Amino acid sequence: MEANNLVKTASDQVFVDIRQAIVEGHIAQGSKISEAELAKYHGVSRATLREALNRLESCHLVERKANIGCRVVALTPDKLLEVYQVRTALEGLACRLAAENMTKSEIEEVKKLLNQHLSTQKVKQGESYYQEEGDLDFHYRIIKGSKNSHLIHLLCNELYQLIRMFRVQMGMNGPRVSKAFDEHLAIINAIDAKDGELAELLMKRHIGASGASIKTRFNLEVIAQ
Amino acid sequence: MEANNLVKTASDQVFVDIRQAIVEGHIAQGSKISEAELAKYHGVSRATLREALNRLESCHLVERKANIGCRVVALTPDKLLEVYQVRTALEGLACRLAAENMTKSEIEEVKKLLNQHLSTQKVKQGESYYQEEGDLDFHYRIIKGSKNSHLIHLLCNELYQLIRMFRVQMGMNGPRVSKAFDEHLAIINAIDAKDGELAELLMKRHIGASGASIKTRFNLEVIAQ
DNA sequence: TGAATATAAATTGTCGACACTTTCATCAAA
DNA sequence: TTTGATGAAAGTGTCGACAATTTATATTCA
Repeated sequence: MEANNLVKTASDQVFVDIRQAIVEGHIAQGSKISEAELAKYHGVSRATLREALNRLESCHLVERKANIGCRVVALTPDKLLEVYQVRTALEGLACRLAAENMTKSEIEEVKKLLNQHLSTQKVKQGESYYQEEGDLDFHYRIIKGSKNSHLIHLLCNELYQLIRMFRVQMGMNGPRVSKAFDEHLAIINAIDAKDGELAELLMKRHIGASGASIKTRFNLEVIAQ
Repeated sequence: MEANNLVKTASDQVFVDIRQAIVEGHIAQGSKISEAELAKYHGVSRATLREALNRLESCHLVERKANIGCRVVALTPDKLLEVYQVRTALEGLACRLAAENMTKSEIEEVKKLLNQHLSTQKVKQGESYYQEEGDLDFHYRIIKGSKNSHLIHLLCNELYQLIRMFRVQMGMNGPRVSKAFDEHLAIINAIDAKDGELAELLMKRHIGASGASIKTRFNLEVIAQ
């Protein structure tokens, strides 16, 4: 799904590894990161590790303060709302641009993909892995279909890992999946019809719905504790 | 206007200095950055300079490639369009949120500010410095009025220096200033009326107009060369 | 001449050590 | 006990040197 194959340097590898550890919760939210400790664990020097930490800061997965140190971001309800507001605006834009700039063949590919996901979903029902991958794949293609490289970089490289972190650590899956498929279909149809305004509206609703879904779950868990 | 006073470390200072040099064009667009050379010039080690380069990459002012090096971003017409599309979406969102979240006193402050800018403009007519500063001040206050810290960080820390770079290096000033004042007034009035939808629309138009203004100038210059 | 190859120079990536700041523990005084 | 000062410990910031890669130059062969 994602081209991690462009890992050319040691700090690249460490960056990818720590990013995964944070997204999947193996390094706890809000926990402090010790440079010496992590460097030793990954078998690199502190300079290399700091390079990786800088990139993690660029994707908003950690926060640094001078002379104080580095902490994994904390996923509060407020933060969730903030990130989803930004994501909605940016992916809405991406979707509108996709309606202007996606080629026929690119659109057809997405349609095929949706059908594949549908059949896969029927077979593998209950396994959220495929659903999650399929959803991300769909969104990535729309985003890249915008042909706006700045927007693509912002969403794919700087924001989506944070969104994945929310989804993974809050156990987002299940109930919305079938609805999401229909929404995806409506979006790609709007794009196919070159109706950017509608495509933007549908994407914003789609993201708003999934955001609200996570938020509900989050609030319930907060109350339960 | 901006709180640069939080420069605590050597790399902070180098970051601020190089950022200014890039924004103001003292380091040419698209030019390659030699780590050794720049480190020597600023009187720091390469490690410190690389720290600064990482942050410059976070604000999209330079682009790095592994084992190749670092280049100052090139301001092409395509890039301009891309950045302004993103800016429009994000500041539109900020403006809508500001209509929901700005306090009465914050709104009053902005109104006072606009009047100050107006009188200053009359006195110092022709000097674009005050106009530029005033415009930035207005936008910063609306952005911060959104109370969305993620959005604020994205716009103020990661995008605005790039926008300043466009404006400074393309000599953006003059003709739109008086219009901009009226537009600013309409926006803050919409916010005051808690009309987020209108505020968002007006802000999007306002940015779109200034973007188009720069773009026209850019195209003319390109043709002239 | 021109393309391919090999060697040298320059540049970036990485490392270990030291300097400075923050934090924590200890202790003295009110 | 609480507060504030003092010093040790831990952690981050910075440095210079070495390793690995890329780029430039020189050379050889078709």
